[in-house]
Amino acid sequence: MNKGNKTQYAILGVLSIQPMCGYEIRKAMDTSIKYFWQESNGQLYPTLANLAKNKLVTVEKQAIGKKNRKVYSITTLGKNKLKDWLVQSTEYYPARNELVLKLFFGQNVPAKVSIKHLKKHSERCEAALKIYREIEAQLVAEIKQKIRPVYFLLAVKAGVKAVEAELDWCRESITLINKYT
Amino acid sequence: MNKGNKTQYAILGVLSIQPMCGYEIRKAMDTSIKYFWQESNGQLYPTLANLAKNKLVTVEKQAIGKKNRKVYSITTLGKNKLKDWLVQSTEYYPARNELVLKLFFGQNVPAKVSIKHLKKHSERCEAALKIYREIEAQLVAEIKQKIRPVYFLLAVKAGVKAVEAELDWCRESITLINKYT
DNA sequence: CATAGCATGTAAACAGTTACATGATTAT
DNA sequence: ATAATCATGTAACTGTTTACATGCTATG
Repeated sequence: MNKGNKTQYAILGVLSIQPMCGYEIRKAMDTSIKYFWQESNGQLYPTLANLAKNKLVTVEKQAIGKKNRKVYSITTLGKNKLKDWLVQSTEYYPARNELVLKLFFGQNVPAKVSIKHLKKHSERCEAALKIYREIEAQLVAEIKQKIRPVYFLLAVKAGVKAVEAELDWCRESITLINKYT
Repeated sequence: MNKGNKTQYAILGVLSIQPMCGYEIRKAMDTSIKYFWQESNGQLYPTLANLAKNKLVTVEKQAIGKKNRKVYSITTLGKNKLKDWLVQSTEYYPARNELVLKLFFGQNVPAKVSIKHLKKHSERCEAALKIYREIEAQLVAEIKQKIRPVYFLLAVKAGVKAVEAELDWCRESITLINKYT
């Protein structure tokens, strides 16, 4: 009961920003949040229905022509549930990392294989960093003008720092492999 | 077919170091590998049985008194399967991060809540860093004496770099919250 | 003699993705 | 016309954890 079903909190959190329909929640998650949280449709819609059943959100059906949207709004009950989760401290599980796992077993393949993985990962990190930096600059400007709360920036900065560290690690690792194989 | 069932590769990888029984694989995973890869018993034993069925490992039953161990060894077929996976490039999925998700929704709770989370996370990172640094020092010494291949060090360094970056992020984030709330 | 560690495993529940199904609307 | 986007959802599958079940052996 303490864990699991974090999907509901991710949804409640998104709805705490503004009321949205399922599709919009999906989009919101596929843009900003996707760098640190992902949900699939197969999770989203059933969870949304469940939240409504438990009165944590309300549903308002909007019919534009024959197009049917369901706009979800967070209720007071939902906000309290979200807050309860927000104040709870998180547990720290180091995440699975397939690249590190592969490198760990690197003695089974030629050194160039591991170096290739590291170079490819560097490229991915550079690309991600570029995107993060753009979002970061945008957010900094908006925070200074008091349009945005600072919290979105923290999330982006987490990405920036993580990717910078990975780039650093890739460079060092290539040097180490070249030195010790 | 391209993805999934990475458990088998983690096991094959561990067995590429030396033959072990299930319990020892478990222990090996619960020590070194756990920082970037975790497996539970519910995954380990059925996968091990499956690897044996597919001739990727062999089983040798050792009876010490009434205590029964099954010692698993990787076969040539298993080594090839492992190598095939090792040379394949990994996909880059940013991992889920509950702490960042919580901070992202920080405007729903007082600033001190988010700061508390960040301080607690700093402490966890400091503790992890201490452990990583000890392992790192040990490995560096062993690599210089050519006892160990360099690849274990890379994995530890990934942890060191990641945790250092998180510490940095925690410090900056606290400053930002204090400044902009 | 009790507890921790060695040793193997299973069943049920839960988490999560993928692929599919359906249909309207807008832009090219 | 047709492709992209809006919009909602389900079913089947896979992955993963948790909790349990069993029993031996060494140590304090």
